[in-house]
Amino acid sequence: MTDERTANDQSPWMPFENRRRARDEKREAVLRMAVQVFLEQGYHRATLNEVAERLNITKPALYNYFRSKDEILFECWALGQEQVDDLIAVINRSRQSGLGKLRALVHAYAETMATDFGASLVRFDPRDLKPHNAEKVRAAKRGIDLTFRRYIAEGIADGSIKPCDPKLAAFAIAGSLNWIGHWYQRGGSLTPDAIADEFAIRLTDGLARRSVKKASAEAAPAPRTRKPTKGENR
Amino acid sequence: MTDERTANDQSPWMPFENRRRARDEKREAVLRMAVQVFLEQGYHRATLNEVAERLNITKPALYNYFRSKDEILFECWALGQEQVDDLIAVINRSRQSGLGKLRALVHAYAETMATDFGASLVRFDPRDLKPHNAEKVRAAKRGIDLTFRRYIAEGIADGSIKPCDPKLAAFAIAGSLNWIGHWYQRGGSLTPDAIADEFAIRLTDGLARRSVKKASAEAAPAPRTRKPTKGENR
DNA sequence: ACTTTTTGTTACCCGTGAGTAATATATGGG
DNA sequence: CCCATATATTACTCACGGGTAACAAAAAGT
Repeated sequence: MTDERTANDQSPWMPFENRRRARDEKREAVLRMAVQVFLEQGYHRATLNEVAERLNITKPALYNYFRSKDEILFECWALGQEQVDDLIAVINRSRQSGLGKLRALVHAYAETMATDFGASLVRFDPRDLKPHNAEKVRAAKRGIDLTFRRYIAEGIADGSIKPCDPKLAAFAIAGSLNWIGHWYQRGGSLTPDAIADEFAIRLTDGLARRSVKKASAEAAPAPRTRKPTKGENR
Repeated sequence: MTDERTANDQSPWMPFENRRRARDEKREAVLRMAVQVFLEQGYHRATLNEVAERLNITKPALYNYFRSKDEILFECWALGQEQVDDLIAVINRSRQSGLGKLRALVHAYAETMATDFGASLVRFDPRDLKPHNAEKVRAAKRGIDLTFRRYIAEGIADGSIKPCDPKLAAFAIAGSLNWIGHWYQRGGSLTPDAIADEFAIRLTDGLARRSVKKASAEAAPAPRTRKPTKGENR
């Protein structure tokens, strides 16, 4: 009989193996496992005991790296937020029409929603955080919303998007995207990339001056934006 | 000094007044207060003590009407679901194009999302329910999703909607609508009706064969569906 | 008026899981 | 080799809140 729950691939605490790793790597390992458990069971039903067990350690060991459960929750959220911030930064730096930026944002954001840390942005409840951190979350959400609105407004200004209320349009688009975090799960028939492609078109087609079908081969040939894993400035 | 927390308008248990009301009315009063508290604080942070207090009764009294906290949660959900079932039934009965039905659904569903019981459909976590009830929720959600897809498929068949993948289109639209339950709150600048109007257009315009702008005065003059409260046929 | 039933209260139980204290064991430097 | 520090463990505390038991007081039936 194989010993249960022994030696999870992901854990750096392989029972009697190389336990020497940088502190930050372990912290991150905790977060990766925590976000998984939190999403799987919901924050309140999830216990730190289980998070620890899955990492082959015990609960108090977690307190070497984090002060409280809600701090872990916050840091999970923060990692997801960081991804979004990065992706927005890239798009901001790019030179395209408002519509182009909007499409790029939709695509990248949709992909993020299909990751654990991305989903945590919309599936975790800020009310579980200390007021201090809840405020940061609130501000960040506001920032994302404003980004959507800005791209839309830019698009209206430069003529790539037909006039509409940026606020409601942003709500509609962001809502659609955020919801991905609630229904997507690995192993389904849709791949994140396929979802992102479809949404990038469907969600913006109603706004575009020229339908995407007619304007197939456009001037700007790169509507999608890849993560800046490497410092690629073309 | 006015006595604190005395005589909430909504409560049928006015401290020393008419305590005689039908059992079902009281059950419903509990649910109305519960859904409010659950939404306000989140199911896990909310306590039955507080729900009871706000009704001028004590926690054990609730157990005259419900067996457990999660049963209360479920019944809140069920009331919202009932609204949706009704509204779908009305639209099903109507004779319009697929696009017309879809627009009617979007409008009515959006309005529902702006109510407490409506929001509970998307803000409560089925995992808090007994498996028995969680299964009912799962089935109901599936039903709603299929309704969206059916209207879209109908629309494609009758030519009112341009060809697309009904599954993804339904996800996109429903996501947008469901998200309303997360951001809408009474007292904002948007009224539920205004939101519903805007969404009914914005979410379907990308799908329609003819943009709503061009096809303003159409054959079917009633794109919105009112609750059958009054028989108002303009 | 009396009993019975329904509905409410006060006082309690008790499982759970976050967080802590005391202690042990690696790890690494001198 | 020994001490200092970081990291982990075992064994505990303790607040919280769902749920129950025992009892009280209305309502309602007869």
